[in-house]
Amino acid sequence: MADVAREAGVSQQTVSRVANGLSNVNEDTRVRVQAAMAKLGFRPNFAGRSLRSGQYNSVGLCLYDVREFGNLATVDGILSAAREHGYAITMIENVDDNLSLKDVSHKITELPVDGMIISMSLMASDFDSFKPQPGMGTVLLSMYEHPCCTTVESDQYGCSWTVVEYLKNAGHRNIRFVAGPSYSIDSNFRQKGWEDALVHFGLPVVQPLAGNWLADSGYEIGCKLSADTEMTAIYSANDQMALGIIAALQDRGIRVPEDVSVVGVDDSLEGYIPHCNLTTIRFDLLKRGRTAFEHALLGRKPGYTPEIVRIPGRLIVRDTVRNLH
Amino acid sequence: MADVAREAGVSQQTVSRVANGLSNVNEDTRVRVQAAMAKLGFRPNFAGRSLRSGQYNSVGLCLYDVREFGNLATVDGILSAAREHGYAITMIENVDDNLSLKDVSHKITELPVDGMIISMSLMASDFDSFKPQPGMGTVLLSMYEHPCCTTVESDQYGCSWTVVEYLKNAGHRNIRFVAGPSYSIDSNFRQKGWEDALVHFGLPVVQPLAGNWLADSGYEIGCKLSADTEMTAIYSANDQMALGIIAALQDRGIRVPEDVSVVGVDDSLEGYIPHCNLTTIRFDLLKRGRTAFEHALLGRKPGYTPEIVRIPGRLIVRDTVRNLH
DNA sequence: TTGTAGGCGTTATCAC
DNA sequence: GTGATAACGCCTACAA
Repeated sequence: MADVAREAGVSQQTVSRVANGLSNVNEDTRVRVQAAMAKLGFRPNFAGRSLRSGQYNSVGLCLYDVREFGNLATVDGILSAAREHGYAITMIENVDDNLSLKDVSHKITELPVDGMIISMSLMASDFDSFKPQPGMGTVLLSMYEHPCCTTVESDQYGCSWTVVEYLKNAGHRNIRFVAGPSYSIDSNFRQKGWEDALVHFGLPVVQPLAGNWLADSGYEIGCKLSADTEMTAIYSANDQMALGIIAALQDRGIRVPEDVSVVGVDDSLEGYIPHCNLTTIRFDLLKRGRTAFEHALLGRKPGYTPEIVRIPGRLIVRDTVRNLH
Repeated sequence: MADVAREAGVSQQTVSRVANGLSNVNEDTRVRVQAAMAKLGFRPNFAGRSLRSGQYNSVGLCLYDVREFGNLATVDGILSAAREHGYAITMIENVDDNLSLKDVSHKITELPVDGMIISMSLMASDFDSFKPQPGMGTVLLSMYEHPCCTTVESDQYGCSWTVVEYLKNAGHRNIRFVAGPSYSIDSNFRQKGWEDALVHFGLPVVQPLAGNWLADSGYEIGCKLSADTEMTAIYSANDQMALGIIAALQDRGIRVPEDVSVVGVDDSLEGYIPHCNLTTIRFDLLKRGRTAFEHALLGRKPGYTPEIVRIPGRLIVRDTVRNLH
């Protein structure tokens, strides 16, 4: 900036005014300064600006696993909300299973950020006792509620109620659940929702089998389930396993949905397989990201009180459920 | 930092030494300072540090579309390389189709970054004339070569040679190609590679049909292709369309691979469908990201000369190709 | 309209 | 081993 000032024969302050588009600059001077800027390839220095303003215009993001379903679209939502606010996203990887929320939060605090969004797929050891950095809007992507931080998550519990109620209304009474891995928080909440809904509607609860999210594990479970002559519907904790289950049933001569209905979660197969006809739950993951970002910004303000945001899923009705009435 | 100094009864300089773990500090003093730090919740200020050092320890990233296949795993690779170097990633969204490389590069330069990685899915209008910011390692994720910037990309051209040569060796002569959308650079390079390889091996070239990457468009194309009695193999520009093609052929009584062999690209179906048996090309997308990051760092150094990095794909042999010999 | 002074938080350098 | 000083680039406040 000093160089530009010298080149244009003005003070640094005038250069600063031009750089920020302030109005109180003579038109001739402005042109001269802009010429000097262009000539020297001037770009305002981020550190100087931030040091002065105390702001970074960026929000930190730490995801436990970028590849996990849902995180991708969430990043998309965060980025788009950030762009609208003139913000960037500063991202770091968390590979350490044992890292506490405090550690992660400290790491992010050392980056140029005004707030942070943290997703920890496993339960952090210090989840409940964690205190966010003062003045830092801190948002957790989590189904667990937190005393001091806003938590945002797709409603992994409510989606099961939606499914069970839909199946019950279609006349189903024996509704099996196929779970994901036992360490998965999402799977656990989906299972709890299924169980609670069954109990609420007075339907029988049978201990669920668990897979590993992948289609092949769904196939294996489908083979086992095919022996069950009571069930009329299967609710799978994700779409991939649902696909495997359907294949296994069909290989055994059990028709879907004529003999058994199947419902998945995520709506992750569209475009991947031809004539995708799986009834499933779709979450608004863009909104998940956008909401998290908005709260990370709001959270800086003094009067802010943390919220619990659960973004509902929508049932996408396709052809894998039969109405028994 | 001044507060910590006062609390511990030492100078700021000593606090700085402790914060940076320098050795020339008395053990007693160190303990006292650390206690003060903990008490006041001291975190070093990013802006101050950067202003001093002229470094940010972050690399800028601008992807045209995070959701595009390959970008996700690439982000993963970039993040993991970044973490190993103690770097963060500063990300912005680019939604503007008409944005020039210069515009994007300027935007990123205003962020706290020491280098940048840019992916523009469409051809930038100023691609060839673009000059990177001096002192900024600038890496383009692109199949097009650039005079001044390192370009990194999965080898979208070579993968087709691999496929064609493999099919030729299995005795196939009539090998159709199914393209993606015409604006897709990846699809164009895959097609060019297929064509060049066919010509090289003296095999007949038939004008390819184009889909939209999705499985259903593959199904439609499969229906049309099923009329072709000459072909013994189909090479699809991605796996989803390949799946649609296979479904269409089978619906018409054409067996895969007994009657027609099918090969895809991306290896994107594993886990998504049960008993995935599609022969395909797998790219090392983590490496794509890691390499891009490494070069963005190296590119800052004065002696650095830009490189053209093409990361080869690997043929994943499964069951959808028949050996005609 | 333009210029000057000062300070944001950090650390390199030199003096003690 | 520790402290004082200055400087990184920018912008607010004030003076001219």
